[in-house]
Amino acid sequence: MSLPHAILGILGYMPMTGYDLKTQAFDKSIAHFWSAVLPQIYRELERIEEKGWATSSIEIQHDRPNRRVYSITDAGRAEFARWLHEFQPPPAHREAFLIQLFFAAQLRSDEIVALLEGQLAARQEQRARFAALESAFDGDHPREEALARLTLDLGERITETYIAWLEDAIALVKALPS
Amino acid sequence: MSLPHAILGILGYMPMTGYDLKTQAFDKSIAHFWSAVLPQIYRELERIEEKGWATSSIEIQHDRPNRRVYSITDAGRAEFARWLHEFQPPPAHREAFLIQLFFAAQLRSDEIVALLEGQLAARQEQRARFAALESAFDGDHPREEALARLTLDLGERITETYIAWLEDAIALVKALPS
DNA sequence: GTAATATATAACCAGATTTATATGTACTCA
DNA sequence: TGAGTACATATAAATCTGGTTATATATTAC
Repeated sequence: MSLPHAILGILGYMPMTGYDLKTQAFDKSIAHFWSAVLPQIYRELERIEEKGWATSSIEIQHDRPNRRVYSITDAGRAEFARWLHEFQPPPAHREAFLIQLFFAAQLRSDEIVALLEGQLAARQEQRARFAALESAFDGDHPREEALARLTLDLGERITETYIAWLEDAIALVKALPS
Repeated sequence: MSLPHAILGILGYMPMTGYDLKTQAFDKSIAHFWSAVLPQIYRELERIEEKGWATSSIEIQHDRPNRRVYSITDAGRAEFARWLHEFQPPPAHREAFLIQLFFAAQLRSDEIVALLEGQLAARQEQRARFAALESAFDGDHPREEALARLTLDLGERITETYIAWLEDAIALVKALPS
């Protein structure tokens, strides 16, 4: 329900191919709150075109395969503007590791600690990835930049919350009577 | 991939019907980290039985419709124990509201603030729901209880993180030049 | 010659959600 | 008394969304 609008949001800035959307937009700026794989993006672009929210044209290239470039239409802009005001309910939290933890009483404490440490390592990597993104701001569009920074900031805060919780959880489980 | 294991985890404590799983387990203790709707649970129970991880039998009732009660098998316990040690990668963060915020530069600041306030209200309700759950601990199984509390605690911390971030974001957007 | 990069798409599968349907009891409101 | 509604219980069908795998072509780099 939101992927088409993420795509419209990007096309609002400039026309793009599916490949560009994936490599330049999804994998770079917005991966931390919405990800999509290539076939998904291409399929969605077809649907967007069917609905008249974008048009596409082939751009001939001689050094590389031809590209199909999508441009947003007025109808697409209108749809996006409408959607921008719609309330989006917070997504359900669904995390397999928490099922494990919830039912981990049958494990020895050191096994539970191992689970927690695996998660801690993953979250620390995530923190490092956020730190690497930090630098990529151009400074030319302060309003856009402030909002982009906000979404990044949330991702970082959540990651820190996980790390602190995992550290506390490890200490707690170590102190648990078996 | 995890729903069957959540079900096995519950059946490990006692035999249950699909309806019980939904109303007693999913909607109560574990809704804050894994949710499922009724048809999904019934379908999954069929698959679990096909794989030999549980058996079912009809329990005749006279005041209400008959119930199909599922019991975990040794193979089911073995599968669950095996799965308990498997690393579960953190799920991708996918939140429609963050797409809105990221692309909200075209909105007036007061419109952005309205979006943020909608999310704030939703997260405050979530906090209230967590507070209501707090009390439901029996105290008979300290190990199980400690782990259940841990999962609840994470949910609460994440909710607080959102609330603090939303409050900061509102202040920031209000101060933004248009 | 092999790998990597750029580009596009088809086919399929898995998981989650919505909607509908069925049946029996109990309760409520007019 | 009868009509509607809620609760307990189970399942089917359809749909949507996301993800995996494979395939195809062209160029450049190693």
